[in-house]
Amino acid sequence: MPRLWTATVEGHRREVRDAVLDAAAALVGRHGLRGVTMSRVAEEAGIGRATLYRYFPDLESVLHAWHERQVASHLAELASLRAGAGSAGERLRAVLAGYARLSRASRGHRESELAVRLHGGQDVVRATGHVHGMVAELVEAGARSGELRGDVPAGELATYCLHALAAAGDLPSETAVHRLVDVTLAGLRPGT
Amino acid sequence: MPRLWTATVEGHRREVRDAVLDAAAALVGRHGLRGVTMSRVAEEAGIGRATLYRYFPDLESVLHAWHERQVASHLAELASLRAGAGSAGERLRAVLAGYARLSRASRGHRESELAVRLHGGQDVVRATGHVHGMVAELVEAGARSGELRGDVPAGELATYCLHALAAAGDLPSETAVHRLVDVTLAGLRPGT
DNA sequence: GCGCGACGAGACACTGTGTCTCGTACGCTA
DNA sequence: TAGCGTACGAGACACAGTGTCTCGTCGCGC
Repeated sequence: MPRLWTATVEGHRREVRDAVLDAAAALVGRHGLRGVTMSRVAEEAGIGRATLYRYFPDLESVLHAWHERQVASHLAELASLRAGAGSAGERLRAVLAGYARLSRASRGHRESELAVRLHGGQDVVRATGHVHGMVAELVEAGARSGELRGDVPAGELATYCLHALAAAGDLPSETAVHRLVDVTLAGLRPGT
Repeated sequence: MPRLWTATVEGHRREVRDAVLDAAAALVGRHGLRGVTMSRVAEEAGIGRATLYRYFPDLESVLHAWHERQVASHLAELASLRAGAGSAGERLRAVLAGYARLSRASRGHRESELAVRLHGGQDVVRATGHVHGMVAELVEAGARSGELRGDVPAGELATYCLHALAAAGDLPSETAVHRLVDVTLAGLRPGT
């Protein structure tokens, strides 16, 4: 049984795959979601339409794969922030600030984000669930040390954090985002 | 020039229009967004396809109109809460609690919500902008009276509130939603 | 009752989908 | 370097849904 997937061929396939994802993202940004079709993606990526179908079964899969590529890098970045030094509260602030920055940076892709969320569903939930778990752990630790409130389940507080910080996408300046992180954290402090 | 739009004919048109919107909402809920087509909407509403095109130019318009109908009733409800008695802070709590409850109640329609947001764009922004203004006013008043923090622009705080309360859609119980409102409001209180 | 206009049904051209076949070009192996 | 195998591009195909149009029918309003 001859080895078909030699390094070179596989490398080629990765290049094509990346070109497809880039093409899809570019088309969404340029023509909006309605303007993206399998035909145009193939054309933009410089491959035949039939070839595109050998890589992805439908448009949803293309957008989904693109989204996964985005999320992977974001997750890695947040994980490194979580692993930093300091108390649970300090590391939580770092992670939340990072999440807010990422939310704001990718607000241009919000349209595609929504599109993926609409149909992709499952894996998106898994990815955001990963971030949610990360935040919930830090909140739990902060509550145990008394830095944060303990009268509300950590999971609920994590949900609150992620939604509140999504507001970063609507804010005009980075200083406003900084204030948003402060306000959000204020909601986590122990009551009077 | 004969009057064509007599009361009866106009009434009929409203009935048909409502039936179309109901049909669209039902189809989205039943088959998901991908399963909704102009053909199916017409069939579900019990009218001819060509007739449907006399009411709405495309599917986007149908979903958009449905969304507007929803938002109108929500806005009215929130406005009545704002007009209630009590201090700015108390009325703010009432409005935010109402918003959270509405967010949670319509989480089943979140898919359609996203769909409308994807393409409708303009009017959705206007509607949410209306709510945003309502909240911002109350926050501003609360800041003047010293009930709420004044170190962050009221508009930013309103943005924070609306996003944070959207988390209500992900919470399992009404008591959890109540806690969410408390946490969100905690973020608005004056700093130590 | 009669007329105007809305209606349902169906035909039509068009776009995009997903599958298939064919001949070609290129990388891998001998 | 020669061949073999595989992925590729191009194009044909049936199928879905769209948006427009026509035609015959039905019913409200004068």
